[in-house]
Amino acid sequence: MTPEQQLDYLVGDASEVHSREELLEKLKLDRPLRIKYGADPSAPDLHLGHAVPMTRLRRFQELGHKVIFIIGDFTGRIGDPSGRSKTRPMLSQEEIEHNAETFADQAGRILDIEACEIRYNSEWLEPLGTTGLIKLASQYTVARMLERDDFSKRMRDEVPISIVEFLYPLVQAYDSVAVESDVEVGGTDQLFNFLVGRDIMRAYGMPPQIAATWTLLVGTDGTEKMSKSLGNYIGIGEAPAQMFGKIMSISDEILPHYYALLTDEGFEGAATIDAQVQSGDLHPMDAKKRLGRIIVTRYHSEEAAESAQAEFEQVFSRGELPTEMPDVEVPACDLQDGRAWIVQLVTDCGGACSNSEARRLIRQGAVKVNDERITDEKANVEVADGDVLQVGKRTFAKVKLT
RNA sequence: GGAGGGAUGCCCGAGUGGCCAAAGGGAGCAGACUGUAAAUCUGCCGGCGAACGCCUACGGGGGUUCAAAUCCUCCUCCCUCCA
Repeated sequence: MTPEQQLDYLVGDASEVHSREELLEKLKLDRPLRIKYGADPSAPDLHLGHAVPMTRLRRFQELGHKVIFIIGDFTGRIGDPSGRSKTRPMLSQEEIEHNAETFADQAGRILDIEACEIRYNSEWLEPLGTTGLIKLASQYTVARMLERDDFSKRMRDEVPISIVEFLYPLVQAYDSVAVESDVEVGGTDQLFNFLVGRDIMRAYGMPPQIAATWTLLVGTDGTEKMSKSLGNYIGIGEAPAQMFGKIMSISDEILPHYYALLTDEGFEGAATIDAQVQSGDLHPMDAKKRLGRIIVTRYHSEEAAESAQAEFEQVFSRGELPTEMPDVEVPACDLQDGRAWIVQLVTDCGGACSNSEARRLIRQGAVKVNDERITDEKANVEVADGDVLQVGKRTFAKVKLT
C-alpha cells in the first residue's frame, strides 16, 4: 500500500482528522506509529460503541503500528469529587485492575491484544507531583478550556464544574506526552481533549499527535449515544440470541448508521442499503437480519449467528416457544393442591422485580401460563414440571418443581 | 468575607399546613396495531397486602401542630451577585 492508500484505509471513514496531511507525513516515516487509545477503567464492559474506534485500531495494527492502551487508573482513583458526574466514580485499585483485565479480555475479540502495549497512567502521573502538575496547568488557559462545548453549556446552565474537570483534559494530554503518542483515536466527543493533547505536546517540545475521531454510535434507543448507563447498549460479550434480538429492535432510521460504523461495508455500503430500502427493493427487516448476522458472526461465529436468527424467527415471527428457556424453581412445599400463586411465579422467574410490578403485569394481560392468559392477580394456577410461563413478549421460563 | 436564590419521585418540573404516594412532561413497562422497527392509541408507572389498610418518600437532624413537601430551627450541598 502506498502511504496515500494507507491513509485512506486508516482514516478514510473518520469524522475528523487533525490533520490528514500530518498523518500522511508520519506514515511516510516508515516506522511503526504509536497509536493511543484511552480505556475507561470504570466501564470495563465493552459494547458496540467501543467497537467503532477499536476496529479502526485494528486497522492500524494490521499495518504494523503499535496500539497503546492507557488505563486511567490514576484518574480513576481520584474520581469526580463533585459527585455529579456518574462517569467518574471513585475506584479502588483492585476494581481498576479487575476492570482492566475484563477490558483486555473483551478487547481481544477485536484486536491482537498481545501486540498492544498496556500502560497505567499512574506510572507517570504519580511521579509528576504537585510541581509537575502545576507546570502542566500553566500551559493552558481557562478561556481555552471553556471552548469545550460541554463546559460552556454547563457554565450557561449554571451547572457546576469542578476544577478537577479542567485538570482531566490536561492529564489526558500529558498521557500523550508520556507515551509519545503519534495518533490518538476515539469518539467525536474526545476531540477537544485530543486537541489539548496536541497543544501540550508542543509545549513539551514534542511533535503533536494526530487527532482522529469517529462518529459516536447511537444506542438502541436511536437518540442517545450508546452507553451502559443509559441502558441502550449492545454488549460485545452478550449471548448471540440477545445480540441478534437487540439489533432487530433498533429503529430503521439508524440502520444505515450501524452498517456504516459497524460493518466492513462502510459508508458506501450503508448508502447502497439505504437506497435499496428507500426504493422498496429491500425490506428493512431483511436488512436488519443481515446486519444481525454480520455482528453476531463477528463476535461469536457464523453458526451462532445462524441459530440466533432461527431462534428469533421461531419466537417472534412465528410466535413459537424458544428452544431453550431458564427454569423457575418452584419448591413443592410452596404448592397448595398443586397450585401456586401467579404473582409469586412471575416474580420468581424474573419477569418482575416486585410483587406490585407482577400484579401490574398480570392486570395488563402480559402474563401467560401454557399460552393461556392470566389476568386475575389472585389466581392460583395449577403447575406441573415443564409448564411454560411467559411474561411480556420476551421473558419465558419453564417451571421446575423442586 | 457579605447579600440573595435554591435542593421534590429514574430525569425535568409544579406544589407554601389537611383534598399529596405528590400536577404536568420525558424515560420506562404492558396491551392493541406491526416487521419484537418507527409512529399512533390505551393502560400502568414506591413497596407490602385478598382487602379496610399499612409502611417508606419531597437534601439531613431537631421542633411547632390533631395534621408538614409546605411553618420554625440547626446542618450539608449547589447557584448568582458584590468584595
